[in-house]
Amino acid sequence: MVAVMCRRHPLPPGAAGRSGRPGRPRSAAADTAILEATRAALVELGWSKLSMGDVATRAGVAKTTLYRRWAGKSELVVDAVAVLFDELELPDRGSLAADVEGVVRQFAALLERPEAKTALMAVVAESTRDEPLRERIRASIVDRQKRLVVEGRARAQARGELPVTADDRSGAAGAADDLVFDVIAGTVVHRALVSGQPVDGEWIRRFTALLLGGLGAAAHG
Amino acid sequence: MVAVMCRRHPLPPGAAGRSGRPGRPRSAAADTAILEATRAALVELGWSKLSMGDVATRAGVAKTTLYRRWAGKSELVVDAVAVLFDELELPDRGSLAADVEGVVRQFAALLERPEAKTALMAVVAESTRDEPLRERIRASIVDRQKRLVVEGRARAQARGELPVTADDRSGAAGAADDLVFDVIAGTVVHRALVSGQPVDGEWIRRFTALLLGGLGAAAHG
DNA sequence: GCCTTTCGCTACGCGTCGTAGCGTAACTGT
DNA sequence: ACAGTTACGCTACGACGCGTAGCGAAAGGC
Repeated sequence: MVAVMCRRHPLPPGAAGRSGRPGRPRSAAADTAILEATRAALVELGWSKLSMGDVATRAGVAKTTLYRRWAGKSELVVDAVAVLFDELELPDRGSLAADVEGVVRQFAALLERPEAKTALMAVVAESTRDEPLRERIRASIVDRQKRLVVEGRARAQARGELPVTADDRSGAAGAADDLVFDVIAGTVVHRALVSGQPVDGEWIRRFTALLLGGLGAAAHG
Repeated sequence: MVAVMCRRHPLPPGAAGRSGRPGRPRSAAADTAILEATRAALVELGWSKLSMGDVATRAGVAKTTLYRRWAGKSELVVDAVAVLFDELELPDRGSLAADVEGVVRQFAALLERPEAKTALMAVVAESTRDEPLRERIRASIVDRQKRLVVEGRARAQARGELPVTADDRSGAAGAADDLVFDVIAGTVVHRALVSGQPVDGEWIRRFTALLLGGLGAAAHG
């Protein structure tokens, strides 16, 4: 909730959620109602037919209140769906292969939810011409999930499944983690939303085998 | 050009480009002018601010003519950018690694063009709620590029870099090719448009090494 | 009680959408 | 040459979403 406040529209950057400010405080209830209404509207209407006025009506809020907090549709939707991606987790399943398969399965399930897939692709499309929006997406959605890769690698190294390289010790393993992250997220998104084919157990096993084979080969050579 | 005709809006499906039809034929010049105007508008305005009326004006065509041929913005843009993706090719560079690096480099260069990236993401987002549109995208853009994977694999097998499996001989290698296609296309798109980081030589080498390591491990195990 | 900020509400100008109607142009068959 | 058919340019239209302005009322700090 605190993190959400600093993503708002005007609100002089210095004094955000502080309660020492004079005047009527912003309604936190309206916040949650608006974001929930946005997700509901995304499910029913999708991105293109979603309108700010409709969201305001669903949330029981005036349209002007929406524009006081968010600059536009893109910013609103980013905040509305960001919480969905934070639900991803990495339970320890005993092996790197099982961990990867588990997180891929979760991500695929998330991408089956209509509000997640229509919103994700739409805001990314919008961000190709809007650098601040791209930064917002990365900060609120994408980069937060890199924790899964970092933790998965650390576990695999602790198990002895992956070697500890000089980069790891010097803290410069970011490039390798970024690559793995792009491979996993990109491949699953492309399979589910572009190719439009099912991300089922059979495919997940094949993909995981390919990825782990690559990581293993990189470790040896 | 013939393939383009069958992607049009009304035009009784049976009698498409045939010249034996009575009445005034559709202007082919208008076709190319409209598609070129669409690409120009995408460069200047991006997807969200592109309007049908603007495209019509740029093309020197009445707005009604646009709607006589395309059902909406999405269908028009798919046709307008499809030709860009057909420019991808796979020159023989002597090794599988060099071939992969070459095609990744080309794809990354294509994704730097504003009309390509804004259009691709936007129509995919739209297609999450429009199954016919998704089919159109696959037929006009995505599936056409799988030829690059098929040809790359065939060359690698001819060089002895990859083994010829039973699936290849029975013609059932589609699943493996589909996986490699999703990995390459998805990863590059995610790197360029979501992570927003450069697809430079260093990254391409790392990614290619990972992928080829995975393919090699799958061959041995 | 005074000040400040937010809230709901109404109303507005603007632009885009997608379609209808009309007269005209282009091409095919007899 | 003539009728039949189809595409074209043009205009006009109702509907809708956008983003903002202005107002009085509500809710907090000092």
